[in-house]
Amino acid sequence: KNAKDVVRENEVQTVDVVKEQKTLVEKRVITPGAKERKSLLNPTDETQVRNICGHDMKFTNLSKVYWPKDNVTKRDMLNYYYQVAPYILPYVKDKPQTLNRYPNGIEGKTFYQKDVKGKAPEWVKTFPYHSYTDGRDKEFSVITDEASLLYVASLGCIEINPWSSKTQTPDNPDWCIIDLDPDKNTFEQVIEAACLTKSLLDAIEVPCYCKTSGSTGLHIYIPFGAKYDYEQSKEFGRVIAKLVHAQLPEFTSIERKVSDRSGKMYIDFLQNRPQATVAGPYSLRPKPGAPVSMPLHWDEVKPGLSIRDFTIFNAIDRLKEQGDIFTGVLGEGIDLNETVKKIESLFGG
DNA sequence: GGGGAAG
DNA sequence: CTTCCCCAACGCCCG
DNA sequence: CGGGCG
Ligand SMILES: [Mn+2]
Ligand SMILES: [Mn+2]
Repeated sequence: KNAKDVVRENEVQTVDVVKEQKTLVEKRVITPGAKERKSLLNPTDETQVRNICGHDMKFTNLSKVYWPKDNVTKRDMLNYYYQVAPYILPYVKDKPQTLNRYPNGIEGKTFYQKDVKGKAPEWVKTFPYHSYTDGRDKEFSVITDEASLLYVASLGCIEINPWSSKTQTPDNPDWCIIDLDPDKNTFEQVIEAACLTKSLLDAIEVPCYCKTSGSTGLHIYIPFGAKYDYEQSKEFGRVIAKLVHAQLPEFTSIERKVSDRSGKMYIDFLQNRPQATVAGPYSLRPKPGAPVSMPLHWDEVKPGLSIRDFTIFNAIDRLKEQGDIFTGVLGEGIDLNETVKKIESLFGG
């Protein structure tokens, strides 16, 4: 049996299963605290102080234009993260952050910051680590609530880049990420690769959820429920990436070196390593249009889908209509032993 | 973006 | 008080 | 070891 046929057969089965479940499962998820939030910052004052979670927080440079082509300011960005906080927090709460800072907007100089030791307010939780680069003990910042989310945003972090694991179980990711990074590809090819990944995972009865990256690609998340370590997540990602690549060799690649990819889409599974990150769900991106990494229904992942359709201007409206459709990634993790057995029986290991 | 030194 | 300057990642992988 | 990579 070749892998494609196996996927086809199982596609039919799983489609039926999903249809039956749909009427039961399609209840809209209620996100606590998300109803009718007022705006956090007024449209005029350049500096404003707000008490959030008991902390007096000062927000500065609020009229600084972060997205010049779209005339979106730092104030707009902070108001967005305030509004989206109830939706984004379940995915970032208690996760150490890689800060990707744009203090002068998306066209200004940018830098990464991991260590916030002695720099963040004392109420911002941190996670200690040792840097082998310079032999010093340092601390990641951790988002724990609305205040710490807004704190990192106020530093110019347009993107929210959380670890896949929480401080409680730092070695055990909540999910495995398949990151589709197109190069000289059409977006239809990205969609095709995502749908093939979905079919393949359906065939081995592994749940998966898709979102736009907000940039050019798509992210597929598989719930791991902190049951395994990063090495296991990465190796599972590698197996899936190889299977997808084997079926779409014409336009995908799993080569790490860019020049070895010859313009093909990179199926990036290496973000499933300790401390590696991608922009989380509902994160803004430092790109023209002020796009948002937006969770999708699988039936939206088809030609016609456009990443630029999901932006700071409409993300909250979509959330109010649809609710949070990404909660599945927070569900119970897959059974890796069972899954590996299914892969072996269907695809010959 | 923020802190500290210099002007 | 304003202006200037400086600082703000990391670890794996491969040749 | 240095450079590429995301
Ligand atoms: Mn990507
Ligand atoms: Mn990537």
